[in-house]
Amino acid sequence: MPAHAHPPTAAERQAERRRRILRAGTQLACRGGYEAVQMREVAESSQVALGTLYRYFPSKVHLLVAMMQDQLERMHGTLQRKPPAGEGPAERVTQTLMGAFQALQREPRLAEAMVRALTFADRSVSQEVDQVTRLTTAIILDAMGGPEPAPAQLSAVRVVAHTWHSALIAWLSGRASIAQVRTDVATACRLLEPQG
Amino acid sequence: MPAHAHPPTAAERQAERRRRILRAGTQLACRGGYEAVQMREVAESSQVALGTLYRYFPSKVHLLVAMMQDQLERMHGTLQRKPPAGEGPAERVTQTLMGAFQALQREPRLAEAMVRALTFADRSVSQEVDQVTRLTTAIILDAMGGPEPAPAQLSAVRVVAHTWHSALIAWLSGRASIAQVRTDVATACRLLEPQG
DNA sequence: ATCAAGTCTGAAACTTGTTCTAGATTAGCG
DNA sequence: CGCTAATCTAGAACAAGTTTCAGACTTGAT
Repeated sequence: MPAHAHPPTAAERQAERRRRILRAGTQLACRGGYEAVQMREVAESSQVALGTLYRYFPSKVHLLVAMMQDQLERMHGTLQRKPPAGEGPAERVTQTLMGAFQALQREPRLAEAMVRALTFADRSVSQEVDQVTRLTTAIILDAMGGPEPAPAQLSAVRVVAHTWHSALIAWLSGRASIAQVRTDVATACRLLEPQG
Repeated sequence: MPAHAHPPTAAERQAERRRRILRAGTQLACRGGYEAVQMREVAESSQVALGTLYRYFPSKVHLLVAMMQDQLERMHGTLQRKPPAGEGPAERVTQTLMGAFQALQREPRLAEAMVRALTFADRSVSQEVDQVTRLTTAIILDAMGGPEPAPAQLSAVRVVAHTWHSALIAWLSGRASIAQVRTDVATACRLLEPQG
């Protein structure tokens, strides 16, 4: 601990608690996926009372969606530092998404937990889910690299995002192969080409 | 009851029970969506013991996915009797899917319940979910009307299905407008055009 | 007809997400 | 400092999905 350590303020301790909770949730998810993220365990593991956990995240789905936000923000930062090098927008986006896919493959149970929460979320989580959608869109737009996205392009971007999420779920449920995911993502990305 | 009524066989009574359960689940879902389909209520409402309900459908998700299968089969039959009249494959598929969408709009809570179950389903339901996927694919292929689907076309069909499901969820969660759903479905359907 | 196997029922028990309560601790403020 | 409001904790309580169990009823084969 640094020499200039000052007693942490309330806000700092709260931020620290939030981080601990997210980390505990992530660890549990890595081990056993969605069902292994049990609120009592998260609370105990992050050294926080159950009531406090529910003050920070009003439901299990809120927690898991927040975890996904976290991951996406990290990923977005990484991608901005080293943008994809590809021929056209379609290839760059395909590369980016398949890179993200590989990252998720390293912790498939974590991915399963987050994605299932995301699609299971009801209206009470729509704001947070929307934020995830915006992040995904931002990542795709960054990968495209174009100047302004025409409104028609935006629909194509949404189709790509839809496809990515859906293909991810199909893979996580064992209903689609990695090759199929790649094929489908690439197919959807064809819509991003200028003449498309 | 008909004059030639014979005492129903065991198999008939079982089929009857299954129908009663599906109907009860559907009614509850129409009223209050996913959360209103409570297994105890379904059991009581279909005059079946809770244990029996679980013998027929090993989980709530299984039940809801079976309800969706039922709906899709009905829809497929209807569509085969009056196929869509449109210019190209893209337009016909768009028409068909937006027609299905309008049908779902009439019972939005039922749609919400079924679709949420579908995307929340884990590996233990993958067989049933796969059947739903196949039905969706069959509906799209029928609407296209073409002779043989080239393997490249199959990926496009999957992208359309992905987009439809995903857009449906976004609409049900209040995160997308009907216009946006139509736009996105139409965009994805562009991949079905011969030159696409 | 009778026995074994499978099925249905009613009810209790168990699990896990969520809510509630009472008291302790802390933060901000006059 | 001393007060008030907010926060945190421990734990009980509640809700709904799921499992289990004992007993009654069918069914099918011998």
